[in-house]
Amino acid sequence: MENVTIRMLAERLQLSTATISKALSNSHEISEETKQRVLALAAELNYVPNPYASSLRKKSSHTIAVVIPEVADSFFAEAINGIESVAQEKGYHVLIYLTHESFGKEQAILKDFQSGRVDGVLISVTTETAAAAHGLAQLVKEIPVVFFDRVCEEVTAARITTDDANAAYNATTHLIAGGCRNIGLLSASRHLSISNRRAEGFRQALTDHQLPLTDASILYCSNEPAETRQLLKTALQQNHYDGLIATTEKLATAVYLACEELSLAIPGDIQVIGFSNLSTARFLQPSLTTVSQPAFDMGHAAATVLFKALKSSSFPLQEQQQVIPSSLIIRNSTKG
Amino acid sequence: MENVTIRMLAERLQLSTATISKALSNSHEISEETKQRVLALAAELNYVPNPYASSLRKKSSHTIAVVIPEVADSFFAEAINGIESVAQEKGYHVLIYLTHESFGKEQAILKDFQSGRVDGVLISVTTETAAAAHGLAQLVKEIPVVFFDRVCEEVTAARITTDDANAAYNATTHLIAGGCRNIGLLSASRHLSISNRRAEGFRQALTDHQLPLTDASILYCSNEPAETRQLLKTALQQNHYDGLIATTEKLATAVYLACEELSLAIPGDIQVIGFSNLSTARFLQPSLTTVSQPAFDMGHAAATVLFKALKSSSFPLQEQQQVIPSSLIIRNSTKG
DNA sequence: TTTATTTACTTAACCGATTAAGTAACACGG
DNA sequence: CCGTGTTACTTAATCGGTTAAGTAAATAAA
Repeated sequence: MENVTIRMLAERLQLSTATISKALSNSHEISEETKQRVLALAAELNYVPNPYASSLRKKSSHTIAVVIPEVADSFFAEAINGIESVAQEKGYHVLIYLTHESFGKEQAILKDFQSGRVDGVLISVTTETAAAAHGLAQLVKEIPVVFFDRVCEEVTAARITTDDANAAYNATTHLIAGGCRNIGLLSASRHLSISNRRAEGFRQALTDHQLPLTDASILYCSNEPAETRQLLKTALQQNHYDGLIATTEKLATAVYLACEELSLAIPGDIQVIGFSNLSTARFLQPSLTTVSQPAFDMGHAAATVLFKALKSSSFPLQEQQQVIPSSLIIRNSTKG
Repeated sequence: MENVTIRMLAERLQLSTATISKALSNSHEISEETKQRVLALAAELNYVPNPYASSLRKKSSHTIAVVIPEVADSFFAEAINGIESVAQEKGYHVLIYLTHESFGKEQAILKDFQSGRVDGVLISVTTETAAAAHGLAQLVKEIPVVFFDRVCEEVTAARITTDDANAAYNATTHLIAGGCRNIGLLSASRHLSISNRRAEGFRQALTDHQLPLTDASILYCSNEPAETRQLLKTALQQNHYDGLIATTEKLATAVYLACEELSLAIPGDIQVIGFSNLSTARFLQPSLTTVSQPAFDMGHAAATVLFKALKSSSFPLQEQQQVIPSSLIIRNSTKG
């Protein structure tokens, strides 16, 4: 059985395709009786409109793109949940693109969006994405874009973030209160604005408590788990940290692994805080003190703002800046 | 600046749109020189073809759909990773649909696929999806579909699964070896074939070891966390299990929570095995003995099989059945 | 030299829906 | 009875590529 088209409905009912199209979109130009006949036949033949024909003509795809570094991370997974909940409600389709932290891949993906494939984009950039990311600045001019979590501060665009500096400040203060004097911050990137904000908060807290900031205070990790693991072990052996803040979920797990391998007791030898949304954080050995980001809410907020822009082109999307607070959840990996 | 179209290129170069189109697709009908001129101008003007125009004409979208119950689950997140790795390599786009375990949503999503929106579908059905899922049988006739993990055995289609019965059998045997005599199986669904396979393996293991199967042996849980929690607590208090097998990741976490609330020691009072791909399983308190499914590989295999069918319509997709083994990883939540 | 073939294009139809513009048929006010 | 609206349609153009069919010129074969 061939796909049912509007033309087939038209022939069966001895009407023009225009009439069918208008009847299906409930146009006032069409009589009630005709609408009923069209709807009935459409249901009978199980007519489903071809989305691409409609997209081509209307120049809108009813589709958005989500561009993220990875899915196997509870922050991003929950964020997708938030995004999808809004998209589903609005009847939009969601394309997923994973950059795997590669700036090159990100560029290629974004370039494709100039084709009109999607009506809007939600993005959390890679750890490699440089400040002067030309492709991003370009994209923002062409279609609605909302950055969430990992934003690009140099680009004027809508941004949904958490209070990264504050969160890091509070985490650091908590470690200091627990007796830490030699704290390390594990950062995922030198380029990432959220990494820099977290480093800022960290530095400020050290300063405010008259603790020194050394070269070893901030440790830039790799995207390669194996590399990070080696780096981490070496650093732990050389610097004898008594506190660590892992600024990503993967890094938090890496710390547990490294401590196990080096037989360092948490929180006895070293206290640990992780930026993480792991639902299992409370069941870890020891349970992990976390900075929990409102992942679902951030995804939800980002999508909500995007859809406002899609609905009304006069909506000042680029001015939208939301900061949704994270919370420090104290558990047994710290003594504070 | 308006979107660059093939017609604009044609006008600039004083050629027909047909020539441009053929030049861009490297047709042998076009001279080398003309191809170069077209490519050069396309690059200069940053031409990106409109995917919907091409989809409409070619009746193929270069897009696949992934339909899953949720993303915030490490099995599904890793499976998406596997799928995406293949899709990216082939230059395909990936639409994500979450059913949130609702059969109704699943039906609506699948119906939309009759529109030609996607060239193929990868699906893991909901816990509610009944055997006689009419929409699925219909869909399989219309476009290439591959089931992964949560398959629908009544529908003739490609299937990528794990050896669920075996895995459950081994898990049960492991508990018995550890001294358990009153084991409970936490199941997510009565309809799901993988749940039934796991229950089968469980029953077989009990039988083989002369252990009784009672009404309390298999506990059907809800999709509502709160309900499951209550159900679980009640069951734990009434039945005094000495071993539990949680057949989903969410259920494994729920067990840890319930045991904590009831002050049941794992593995002292009760031993626990979870079907889970949590990277943190080894760091849990106590570390969790898991049946680990090859999530990435399953996603990869499912996508690979799908693309074979997309490439060649003579590929016998419906006959493809792959069983990728799970592994039992023994940790401290069990004594065996 | 004439015919056949190849090369490098162009013309025009097409995919399926949308929509501006046009047109009968009928109603209604003056 | 005539002009003005209104209703309920139809016609045809359009979105941006793709492709079957056609053509003129150059080249090869007979």
